[in-house]
Amino acid sequence: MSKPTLSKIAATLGLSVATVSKALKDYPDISFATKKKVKELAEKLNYTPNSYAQSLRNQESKIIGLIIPEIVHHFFANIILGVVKAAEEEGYLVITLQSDEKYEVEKKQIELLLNKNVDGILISLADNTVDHKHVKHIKDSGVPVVLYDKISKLINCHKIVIDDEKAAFDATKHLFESGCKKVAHIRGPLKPQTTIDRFKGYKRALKHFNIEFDNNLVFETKNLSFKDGKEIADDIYRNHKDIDGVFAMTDLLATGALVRLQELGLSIPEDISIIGFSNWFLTKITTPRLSTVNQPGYEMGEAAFKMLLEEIDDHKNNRNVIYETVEIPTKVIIRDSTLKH
Amino acid sequence: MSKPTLSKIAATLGLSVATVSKALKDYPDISFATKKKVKELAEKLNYTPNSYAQSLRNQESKIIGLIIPEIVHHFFANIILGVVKAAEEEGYLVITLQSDEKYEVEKKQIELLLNKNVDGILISLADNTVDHKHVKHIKDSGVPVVLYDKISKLINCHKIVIDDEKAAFDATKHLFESGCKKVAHIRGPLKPQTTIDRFKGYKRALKHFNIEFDNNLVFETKNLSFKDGKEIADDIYRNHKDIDGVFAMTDLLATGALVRLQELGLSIPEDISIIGFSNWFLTKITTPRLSTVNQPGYEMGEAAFKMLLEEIDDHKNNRNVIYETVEIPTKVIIRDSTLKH
DNA sequence: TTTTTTAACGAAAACGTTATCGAAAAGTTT
DNA sequence: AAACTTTTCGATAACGTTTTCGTTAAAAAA
Repeated sequence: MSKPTLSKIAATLGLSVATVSKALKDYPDISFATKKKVKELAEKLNYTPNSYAQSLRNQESKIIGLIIPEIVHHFFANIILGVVKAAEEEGYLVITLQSDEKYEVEKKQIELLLNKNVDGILISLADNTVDHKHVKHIKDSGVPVVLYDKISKLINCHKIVIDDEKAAFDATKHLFESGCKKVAHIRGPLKPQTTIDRFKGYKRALKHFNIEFDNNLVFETKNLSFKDGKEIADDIYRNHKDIDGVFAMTDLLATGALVRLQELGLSIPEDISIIGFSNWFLTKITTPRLSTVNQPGYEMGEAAFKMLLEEIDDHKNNRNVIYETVEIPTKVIIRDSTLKH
Repeated sequence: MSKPTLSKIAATLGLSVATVSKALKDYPDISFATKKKVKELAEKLNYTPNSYAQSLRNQESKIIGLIIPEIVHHFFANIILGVVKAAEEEGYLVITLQSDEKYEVEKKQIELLLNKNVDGILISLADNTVDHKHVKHIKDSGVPVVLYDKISKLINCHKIVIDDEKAAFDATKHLFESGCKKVAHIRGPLKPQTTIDRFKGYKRALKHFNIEFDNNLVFETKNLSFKDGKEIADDIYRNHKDIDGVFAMTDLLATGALVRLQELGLSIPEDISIIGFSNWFLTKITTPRLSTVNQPGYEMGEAAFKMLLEEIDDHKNNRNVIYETVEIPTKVIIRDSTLKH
């Protein structure tokens, strides 16, 4: 009834626990005959090693922790999937936790994972995270940690990111190249680095086309929400009739603007082109379908796990690691909300 | 440098490991003075118990497994969140795995979780899962298991579901009550029970209003996709001009139909009312906003964990359990794609 | 004083696995 | 026949925690 153990197998076979263990792991100092006996009985009893004992003995759990700002989010769900799949291939399982974009929660989740003695931690920083003691704490505990997406340049560890600045540059460039003359930018609040970098990319694209930067064409929102996108659209319609292109820092903002501008009687992309950011699922079902920048969540998750695994290995063989930052390439996805050229 | 253990604390304090352990757990047979000494040193050294050793000793990991058909899915992401949050409150962490809606993968994921000796498993059956040996196997291993959402009546265990039949009835009823005379149903393939039950609910609503069932008004799709929704809309427009209401078994199908019917020049809800199912995020950003049935993923996840925890407790105290099926209530959400009455 | 109770601690086993180091038996070489 | 290898296995310690059961010493009761 109860789970078979090495000692049970050993007892019924008249062998020692040590021999059974070694037989199952194909140690060279066990004869073929006993290996066969042991393996057959193990098979018959459906033996699987007790993972608690293995963890205790080997000082590793083959479990990693993953902290996500918001699980219910297309991009982050893709991250989870990428991490889980990559981990599974290497025999690791993933404990997922949500930080709610809050520093305090983030801290707590890190403690939970550390207390569970996970082999490593993957984390995307919450928007309102300012100091980095908690991440330091992970490193001080000797647990490998990799930052993905929302990182901090002040933390010395492996990082997986996209080049937000370049991606934004490409998106804005696409608007100009498809004929836009006056391109606005809908951006979010100052906090996450991504906002800043995408804003920078927008400005660099202006410079690239020798167009003077006009701060009146930059609309700042608090929430990156559908509603905020609609409100900005109202503002644009009333006060900036000459705008013929919009680069929104988020697909949701872009969708809000797209819907509202159409309600106001404008044609998209004929009157105004719109491009979003992230390639969320919803971009495929708007009318017209929304052009955007692909933010490869799955690939980022995959890459993040691979880097973490590398560091776990380095850590085990106490090699010292040189931290690197990996950029996952993005791509402008041209659909119907921007003109073709 | 290395992690503090009970024996280290014991050594520096001149006590035994047993005393230290008991002091930290406030055993009554330890004096207040030594308790204080021990706790202060533990605090100072930042002692946390080694979870591997705890698991081995207590035969429990405080980790549960969660198998999801598709992680990147609004409803299931909500399930994850509900489970993770509820688990966290009770000191449990969650390992999430995806079955890809495939029986073979599902089987494999179960084995992975079983080998990890999780304390319990939450699982929503894949669409193409037919036999239930693998779930039996969980029970035979003495591991509590709770089914959620896509369940099987043939398996004897706790279950968390919605009443798909009633929810569909309510949705269809709403269409008739808001003035529709000829209501079509877009349904999926036969496999998951949910499809069948929603279809039943549709038929019961017809009967409720003494309307004869007409199989020509039932449109079956293969994929539950946006594209399929559009194609059905084409069919409706060409061949069934008299249809003035549509109950789609999925928000995505409903959205596809909504978009296509508008492209064909129909007004929604004036010419045709549409109601979907699940209350996905996208229903809030369509034009007009889509009426739907709320499928409470978060609450289901929460409830599923609570049931699992109950069974884990029952199992520990070897009480025998009476399995129950909990229904989480759904609600019709009336937005703009159906007429108000 | 002797006996009994209570308070405070420790020894030891157990959870199941892994890996080192010996040891015995068999085989090989001088 | 003696000396040395090789083969094959087992005893044992270790990972860190928990809990039962003693044991000692002090306090209370006889």
